[in-house]
Amino acid sequence: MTESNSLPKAYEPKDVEPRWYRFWEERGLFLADPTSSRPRFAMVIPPPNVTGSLHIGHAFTLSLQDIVVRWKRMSGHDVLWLPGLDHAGIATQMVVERQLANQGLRKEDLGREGFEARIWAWKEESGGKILSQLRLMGFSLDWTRERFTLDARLSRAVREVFVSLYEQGLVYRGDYIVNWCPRCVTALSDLEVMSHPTQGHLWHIRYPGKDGGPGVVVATTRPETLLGDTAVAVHPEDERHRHLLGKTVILPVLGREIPVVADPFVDREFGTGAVKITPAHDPNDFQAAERLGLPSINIMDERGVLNESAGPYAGFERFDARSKIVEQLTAENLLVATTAHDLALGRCQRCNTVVEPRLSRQWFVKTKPLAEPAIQAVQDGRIAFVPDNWSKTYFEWMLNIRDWCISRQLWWGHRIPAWTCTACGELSVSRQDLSSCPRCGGGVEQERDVLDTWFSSALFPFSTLGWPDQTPDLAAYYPNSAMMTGFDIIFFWVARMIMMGIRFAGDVPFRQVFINGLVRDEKGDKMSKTKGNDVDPLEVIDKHGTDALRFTLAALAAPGTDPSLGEARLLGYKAFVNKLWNASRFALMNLEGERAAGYDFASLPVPSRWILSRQQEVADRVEAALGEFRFDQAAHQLYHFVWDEVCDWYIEIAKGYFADPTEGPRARAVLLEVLEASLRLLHPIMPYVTEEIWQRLPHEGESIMVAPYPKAQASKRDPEAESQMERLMRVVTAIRTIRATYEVERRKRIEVTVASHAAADRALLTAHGGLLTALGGLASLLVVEAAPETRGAIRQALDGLELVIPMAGLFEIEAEQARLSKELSKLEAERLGLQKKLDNPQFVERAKPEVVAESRDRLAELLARRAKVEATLAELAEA
RNA sequence: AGGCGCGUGGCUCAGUGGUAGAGCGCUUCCUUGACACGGAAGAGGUCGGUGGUUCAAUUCCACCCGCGCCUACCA
Repeated sequence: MTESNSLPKAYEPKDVEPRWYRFWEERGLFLADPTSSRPRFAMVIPPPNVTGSLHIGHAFTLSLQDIVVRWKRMSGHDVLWLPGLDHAGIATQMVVERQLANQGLRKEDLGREGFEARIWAWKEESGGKILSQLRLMGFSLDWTRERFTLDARLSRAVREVFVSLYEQGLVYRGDYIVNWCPRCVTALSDLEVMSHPTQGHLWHIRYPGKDGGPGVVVATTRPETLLGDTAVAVHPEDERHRHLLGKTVILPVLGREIPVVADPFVDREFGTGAVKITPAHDPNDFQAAERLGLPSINIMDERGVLNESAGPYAGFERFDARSKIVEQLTAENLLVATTAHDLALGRCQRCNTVVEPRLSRQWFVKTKPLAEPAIQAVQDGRIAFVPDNWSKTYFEWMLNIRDWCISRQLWWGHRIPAWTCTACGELSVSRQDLSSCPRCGGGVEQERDVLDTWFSSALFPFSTLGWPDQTPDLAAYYPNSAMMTGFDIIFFWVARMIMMGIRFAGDVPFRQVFINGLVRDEKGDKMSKTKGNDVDPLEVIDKHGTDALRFTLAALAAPGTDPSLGEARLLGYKAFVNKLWNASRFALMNLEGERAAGYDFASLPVPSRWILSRQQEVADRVEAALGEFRFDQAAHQLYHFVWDEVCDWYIEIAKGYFADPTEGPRARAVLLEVLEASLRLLHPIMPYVTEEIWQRLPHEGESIMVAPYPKAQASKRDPEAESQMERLMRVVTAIRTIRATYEVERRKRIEVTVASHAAADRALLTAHGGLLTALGGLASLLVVEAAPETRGAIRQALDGLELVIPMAGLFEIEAEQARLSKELSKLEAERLGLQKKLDNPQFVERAKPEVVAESRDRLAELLARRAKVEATLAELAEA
C-alpha cells in the first residue's frame, strides 16, 4: 500500500485546478525570455473587450491557442503568449451608458471627465473578471506583459501611427457621407454596419414641371429625403426623359425649383429611370452632386430628427416624417404608385438602429496604399491562412477595400491628436499635446472625436512589444509566429494588423493566421444570450472541470467547421478525464513505491513491445496534427490510444504479468513509461489533470509544463509486434463474441482449440496462452495444426486460423446454423464484389499492382473462410 | 449579384480514388480489487440528386435541389 492509494476514485477538478495554476505562475513558468537562445514562438491574445465577461467563443479560441503555446513550450521554444484587453470604444461606452440609464442618468449629466472615470471603474471590474477567467481556464499567459489598448504605452503607439499616417498623406479629414447611427450618435465604419434584407416599399412620386407640364416621376425607398433634393437625374441616353433635360421641376412639399440633369450612373431599368438627387443623405447622390456641381442640403440632425431645412417637418423624427410626407403626397395626388421592394437595410452592429447615411466631417484612412503590400504578403506566402480558403475571403475584401472612417463621436477611446487654432483656424496634428497654434501662437482646441477602437487593435502585435521603441521584446518577438482568431474579425482586425504591421513595424505581424469556427449549440444554432442557448464556460468548468471543457473544444475543432457544443459531448470527454485518472490510479497502486525497473526492449513480450510501438506512432501523429492546427485529430488520437489500447488491452494484459517475478517489474516499467508519455502528450490539451498525475508519478523536472514533449523513438517501433498483437486481439475478440452470442456466463470457463497450418501462428498462440486464457475466460487452450472434427462444437474461421469451441449443453443446432448462415451471406456478398473486380481485365491491367495483389489475397482469404463455414454447415445438417 | 461553406448511421460531426468512422443514444450481458464517468459483445448508413472523368467515386469535375454564412452604393 502506497500513499497513492489515497487518490479518490473519481477525479475532482475543483480540488486540483487552482493549486496548479498558482504553482505555475509562482514559478514563472509562463514567462518569456527574450535573452534565451531557444527558437521563439510568439503570439498575442485577441484582446477581449472589457464589456463583461468571457463567453464560450473566447474559451474555444483561447483553449486552442493555449494548446499550441504549451506544446511549443514543451518542444523547446521560448514562448511568449501575451495577454491583453481591448477598450472596445463604442461597445464599452454603451454598456456603461446603459448602467447610467438604469439610474436615470445620461452621460452628459456626468460630463466627459466624469463619464470617463466611470468607464475606467467599469474597466477595472470587467477586466478583473476576465483576467480571473483566463487564469481559471489554465491559460499560460505571460502576465508580466499584460497590456490594455488604452494604457499609456499603447496610446503612444496609436498617436505615433496616426501622426505618421497623417504626415504621409494617408490620414485625411473631410466632409463625406458616412454611416451614421442616430442612437449611438456617432459615425461608423462600413464594417460596423450590418445589412439586413428587409421588405420595404418603393414610392413613385411626381415632381411636376415648372412649365405646368407633368414633370417627372421618381422612385425612392426613403421619401422623407426628398426634402434635401437638389436635382433629379436621368440617364443621358434615355429617350424617355431626353425632353426633360435642362428643364426645371417643382419639389413637392417644399415647392423648391430643382433642375433635371443627366448622369450615366442612373440605371435606366430601375424604377422610372429618373432618380432624385439628395447629396447630403446618399453616397451615390453625393458623388453625382460633386460631378455635377450641385448643392447639398442636410435635413437631419445627429439624432435623426429633421432640422430647419425640412420646412414644415422640422422637429419630426425621420420615420414619422416619412409617413407624414407619404400622407401629404397622397393627398396632393403626387404619389403615383407604391410598390413592394426588397432592400438591404443597414443597421448598427451594436444597437441595431437603422443607419442613416449622413454628410459630416470625419477622419479617414486612405487604405489602398496600405492594402497593396498586405495583399502581396499573403500572395507570396509570407503570411499563410489556415485553412487556406480564408485567404480568398481576405483577397476579396482587400481588393475592394474602401477608405476607413476612423473618427467616432464618442467619449471613450483615443482622442484624435489634432488641434484647431481658434484664431487662424490652422489644423495641427501632433505627437505632443499642443497648447498653442504652431503657426500663429493662438489658442487651440483639440478634436472632440476619438478613434475607432480597431485602430488601436490593428497595432496590437507590435504596440504591445514596446514599439515605437526598439525594445528587446520587439526584436525577439516581432513578427509573431501566429495569430489565432475567429473568421468574424478577419476584416476588422486581421487585415488591419497586416496593413499596419507592414507599414510601421517593417514586417508582417505574424507568419500564420489560424481561423477557427464559431461555437454553436448542439443543434448547430448560433449561441446567443437572448435565445438562452448560450453556454457559460464558468458553469461548464464548475460542473465538469476545465480539462473536460478544453478537451471537448479541441476534439470539436475540425477546421472550416463550426463546433457544436452539447452536454453529451462534454460528459463523454469528462469520462475520458476520469478514465485517465483511474488508469493512473491503477498504475500507482501497483508501483510498489519505487521507480520502475529498466528493460531490454527486444526481449519484452509482444504486448509490451506493441504498446510501446503504438505510443511512438501516436506521438508522431499528435505532433503532426498539432503542427497543422488539427486539434481534433490530436485529441482523437490520444483519446483512442489511452482508452482503447492502453486501458482496454494493455492494462488488462499487464494485470496477468504483475504477479510474475520477472515479467511483473518489466510490465510495470512499460505501463509507467506509456502512461507518463501519454500525460505529456495530453498536457497541452488537459493541463491540470496531467500535472496532478504526473507529479505523483516518478518524474524528472519541476512541472510537466516544461517537460519535453514526447518524440517518436525509432528504436521502439516494432511493426512485427504490432501485427502479432493484432492477431492475438482478434482471437480474443472472436472468443468473446462467441461467448456473448451464446450467453456464456462470465464465470464459466470454456475449452478452446485453435488450429493453424502456420507454425508461426502456433508459436505465437502457444507463447501467449496465458493471455488468451485470461482475456477469453478459458479453461484450456489447445493449439493444433489441423482442426479436430468435433461434433457439437462451434467453429469460427478467421485469417487462416480456426477456433473450435465445444459447447456441451449450450449448443443449439438452429442457433448455430443461423449464425453461420448469416456469416456466409456476408462473406458471399464481399466475395462477389471482389470476384467481379478481378474478373475485369481492365482492373487487373490498370489498377496499381499492390491494389490488385491485395484484392487477390483478400479473395483467397474469403474463399478459405467460406469453405470452412460451408463445411461446418454441412456437418450440422447431418447431425 | 458575387464569394465561401455545408448536406455521411437516431442526434452532433470526422473521413477517404479501391473492405464506411467517432462521440452520444440504442440492444444484450456483466456490481471482475483502476474506473458503472466502468467492462464485453452487438444492431444501425444505396455517404442530398443527376450526369461526367476513371479499371474503380461517398471521395475528383459539372449541373441541380436544400441549408447556412460573408461581401456588395442600385435609388
